[in-house]
Amino acid sequence: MTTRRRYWLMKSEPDAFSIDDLARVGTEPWTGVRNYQARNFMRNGMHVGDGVLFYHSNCTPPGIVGTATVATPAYPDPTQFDRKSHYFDPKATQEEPRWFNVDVAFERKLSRIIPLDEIREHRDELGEEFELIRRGSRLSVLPVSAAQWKLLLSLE
DNA sequence: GCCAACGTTGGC
DNA sequence: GCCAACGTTGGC
Repeated sequence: MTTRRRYWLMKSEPDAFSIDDLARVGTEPWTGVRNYQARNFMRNGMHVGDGVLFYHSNCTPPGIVGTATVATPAYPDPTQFDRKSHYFDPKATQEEPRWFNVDVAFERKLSRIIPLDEIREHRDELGEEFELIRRGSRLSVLPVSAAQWKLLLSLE
């Protein structure tokens, strides 16, 4: 049985890790996600080869800046066990890890940023339920439909 | 199980 | 830097 390729959007603050950083390193473990919904998307939804829209948040302007692919299945985020890490979680154990991450591989940098305010102009086509532009939504990992993927990249 | 307090996210 | 929106924690 084959599963159709899925699509995702992943946010990163460029001050911490930008699309240029990903281009440089090639592949990056997407550690540090500490939100259950985002974790569940990575752990339960992602498969190797899925498409990722790389989004810059908390910057001017915020928007989609590149594409990547899911490079590994989800595995326990090692930073949850590291006492020295900012992401250390004292309630996580090796037997029962709380947090998971995938590795993300650089695909390409867009020729221009697709800014959030421009994405909002297409709310009608993207749908009310699109998490990126839902009021108050702060999800850092979210699903994108094939139609949304196509539309968003057509804006480039 | 409720909910106040607190911490975080992320646009502006 | 501000702050609205949201998620989590922990006392009760």
